[in-house]
Amino acid sequence: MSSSRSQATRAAILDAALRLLEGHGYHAVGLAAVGREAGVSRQAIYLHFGSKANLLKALVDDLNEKYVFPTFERCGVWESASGIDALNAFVEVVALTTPPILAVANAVDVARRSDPEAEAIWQLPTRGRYSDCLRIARWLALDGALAPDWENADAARFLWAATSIRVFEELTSHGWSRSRYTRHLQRSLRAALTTSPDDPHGEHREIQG
Amino acid sequence: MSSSRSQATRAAILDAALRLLEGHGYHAVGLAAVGREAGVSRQAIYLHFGSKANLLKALVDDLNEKYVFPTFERCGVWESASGIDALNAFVEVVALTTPPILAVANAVDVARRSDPEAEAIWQLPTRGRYSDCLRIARWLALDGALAPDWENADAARFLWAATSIRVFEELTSHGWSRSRYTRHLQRSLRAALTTSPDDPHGEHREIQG
DNA sequence: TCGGTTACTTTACATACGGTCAAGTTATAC
DNA sequence: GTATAACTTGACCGTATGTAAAGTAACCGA
Repeated sequence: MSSSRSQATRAAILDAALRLLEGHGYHAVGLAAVGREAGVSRQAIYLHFGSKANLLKALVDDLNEKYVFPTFERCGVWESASGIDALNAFVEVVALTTPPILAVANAVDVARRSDPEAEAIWQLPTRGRYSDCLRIARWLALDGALAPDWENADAARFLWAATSIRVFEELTSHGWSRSRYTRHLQRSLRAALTTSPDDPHGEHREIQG
Repeated sequence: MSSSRSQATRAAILDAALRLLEGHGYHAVGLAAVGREAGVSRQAIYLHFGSKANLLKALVDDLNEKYVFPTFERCGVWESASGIDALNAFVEVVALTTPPILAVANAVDVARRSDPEAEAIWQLPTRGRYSDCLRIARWLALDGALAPDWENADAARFLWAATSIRVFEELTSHGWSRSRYTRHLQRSLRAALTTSPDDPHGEHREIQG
């Protein structure tokens, strides 16, 4: 068990790194700057995290526990009454959780292009989200709501790409509010994936399996 | 007018840079490596391009003239018989032009997160593609084919995000062939944006306006 | 064929980065 | 009060972009 001093330093470093990453890109933020911002020496970062990639990993884990997992639970995606409801709830989760993790996710995404360690950090949440998408696609198929020309895996992949961090960023960084993102993406995904496209709020239908 | 020797060196550098970028990310490819691969000194690169960002810009221009512009012309997007046809042709263009430019586009996308010069390189083709999308959205509206809950600008932005390089990469790097990308994206965009979603090949309708 | 320009090489240097090491200092816990 | 954990300081390595200066080789026109 580490001391409270150690924990405070660790938190200060994570805070500083997050703040700097939100203002500049991954490669524009050096560990010297992180240390300065945190009021800590550069070496303290290595003592705590070992490497820049590892600091990034710690940030990801931190944000996941703070924002992503709780929101996912709170929105009750898997407690939905139908596949379409689950789809809507899933888009809602993406819209709620993406903003706070956006800077760090972008940092990992940039770093992974030239760093295998960062690629590994990227894969875990990415595969997790695909599993969620596949589960929703199967749910839609089970409901008989999946449009006929979709294989489960293809529908899942499409949903996965549409709910990616990058699409969110591209839409919301050009004037779209979070609610506009949610509304349009929910409706468009219903139109693309299901057989009941012109159904504004997604009529509830019973699960029959 | 520069000599043929100069042009050959320039081409060798561009070739080498493209080859290396296709294998490793932007920050993993140094100019020393590019020079080695091209059979020229590192300084020759600076004499020709001035900086790494400028080399990237030259690569972008090169690929645009070689692949993007000709394909756009050849597919005759703006000679389509209807907005829906134009939409289909546009997706076709994206599917055809993205693969050869993907590595360089990703390099620019990575670099722009920490380099204003790269951001400027990114903006030009990006804004151009948005203009295309807006034109298609207006065409759909003029045809009366745009689904009622879409503003022109919102539909354009949505189409723009859906046809981004990133979405293409995420879909095709997980087993989707180019034709599968084209087919699913055309159909999904018709379903999301237009009032005639279950129309497999996009029935031609006359332009009235 | 000569002379000058252009294209390129070589070497060196400046600054910054991630990462490592060793020695010193401060806080904390027992 | 002392031992130990936490952190600082300063030095060092290799590599990156970018700059500068001097040297060399090819080409081209008179």
